[in-house]
Amino acid sequence: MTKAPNHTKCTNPKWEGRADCEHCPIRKFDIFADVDLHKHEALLNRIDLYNYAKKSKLYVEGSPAIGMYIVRKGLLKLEATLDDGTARIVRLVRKGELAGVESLLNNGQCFDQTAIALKDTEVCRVPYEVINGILTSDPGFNKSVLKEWHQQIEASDRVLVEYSTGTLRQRCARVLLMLIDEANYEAKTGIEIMGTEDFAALTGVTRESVSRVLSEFKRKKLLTKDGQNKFLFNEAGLRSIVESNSE
Amino acid sequence: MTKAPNHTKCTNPKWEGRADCEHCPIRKFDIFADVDLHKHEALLNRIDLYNYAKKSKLYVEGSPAIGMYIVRKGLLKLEATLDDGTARIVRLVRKGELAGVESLLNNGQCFDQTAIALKDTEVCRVPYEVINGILTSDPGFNKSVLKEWHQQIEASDRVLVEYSTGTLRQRCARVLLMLIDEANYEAKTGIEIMGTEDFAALTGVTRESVSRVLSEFKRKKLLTKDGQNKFLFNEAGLRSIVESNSE
DNA sequence: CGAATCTTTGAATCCTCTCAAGTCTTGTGG
DNA sequence: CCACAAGACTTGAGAGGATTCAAAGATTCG
Repeated sequence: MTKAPNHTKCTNPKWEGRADCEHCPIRKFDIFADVDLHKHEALLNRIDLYNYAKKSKLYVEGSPAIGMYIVRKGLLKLEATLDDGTARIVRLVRKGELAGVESLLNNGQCFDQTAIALKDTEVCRVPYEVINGILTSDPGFNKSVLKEWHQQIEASDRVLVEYSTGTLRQRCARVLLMLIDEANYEAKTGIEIMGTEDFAALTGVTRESVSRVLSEFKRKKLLTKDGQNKFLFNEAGLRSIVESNSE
Repeated sequence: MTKAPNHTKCTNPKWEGRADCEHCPIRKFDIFADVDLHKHEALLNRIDLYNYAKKSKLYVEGSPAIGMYIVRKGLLKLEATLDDGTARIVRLVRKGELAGVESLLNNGQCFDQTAIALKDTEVCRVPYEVINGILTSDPGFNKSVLKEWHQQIEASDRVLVEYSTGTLRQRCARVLLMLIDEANYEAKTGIEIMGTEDFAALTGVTRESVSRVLSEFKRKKLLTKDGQNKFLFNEAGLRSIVESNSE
């Protein structure tokens, strides 16, 4: 309904320098886990580190896919714009995962979706030529690439099966549990939730319906306010929401 | 709710002989479009042609992924089983497309979903070693593989964006238009629709709701019965359903 | 032919949407 | 630094959809 002006420019990110793969804390979990850093030093030097503020766009659907992004910290959404102008989130990209894999297909490829940061997000920008270069000189790297693509398919399926199936209460609880999972990994006691609009685009309902469910969760003390958009959570309670009604 | 006994065995398909890639009418549209048939003759000889009757299972979620399937004729669904025993279709696999791509990851991989024929379906069964063999001796084949994986992601996104978004009327109309598209390609005047259960697993609603919408379409002459599960269609009318309410 | 399965339809209930107003936040300029 | 405007979130009420439970037609298959 609110016809969004979707072809706005991408926000300029903050450049944080060249990537330092050798000392990267998440490298062993990502696509470069098995590559020989010294052998490909020249190529890996072309990777830059950027910081995208919450709500800023990394790339826009239909623009030339000149490279892909590895999320080091934060959270991205990939959203498709529908014919009527509304958006639907088709995948979330978490730490260690990739956005814009379609850039690997060939040089003329365009991005399939628009990528937007849901939190302040740190990414490595990997030009097409880097992956392609490693691939040609190191055929075994192929397996790593496929593993990442497989992860993309799993992320898509998760949106469908977990966030778009069941009652709205269940879907919202599953989204929150995903955020809680991330927080637990980082030993944080609270989660930073996305706006109702994003919640809606992920679960396939209206903003108002999401707001009602989240209000209900707050009333039931499943969520407790702890700053702007920050909440303490009752993990067991949310888990029981997911399990209820499913028998 | 109806807890399906999901680990039933796969149906035995009808073996139709060795694949004859050289004379295959759809090869130029699939993963082998660019391979040198003579160079890889020994490997390609390991591909068998099978015919799976409607409703039969090609493979089951969690079983060892020893190879993948190319659809030559017909239609497959890939469905994930949810915690409560219900199924949700995460992808449809059409002519020229692949099922079971996860088998390429490594030898111990298991299938992520269960593959079932929605129509009588002819497939080529391609063992893991065939793709892997071509990949090692022919690095350029890599691009073809990625193209197929990209197609898988698109198919997943289509289920989410087209079949699980909008009013139920719109979703059902979009499923029908997809079937019509297939029929038009083959110059057929009618479509063979899937059962209400599958329609429901694809659109994320109940069987009854689907039945009501399809009955409405029949009353409005958007569909006209033409045999068992076969219907003549009013393409323009269905298209206007998709466009309605979306402004 | 008859049993099992699938589909259709009805009626009541529950859920989500829409429209609308009111509240809270955020960001900007004086 | 405050005030104001724009945007985001909450809440209510009524309408429209989808679900559930139930029962009656169709189909399919042995």
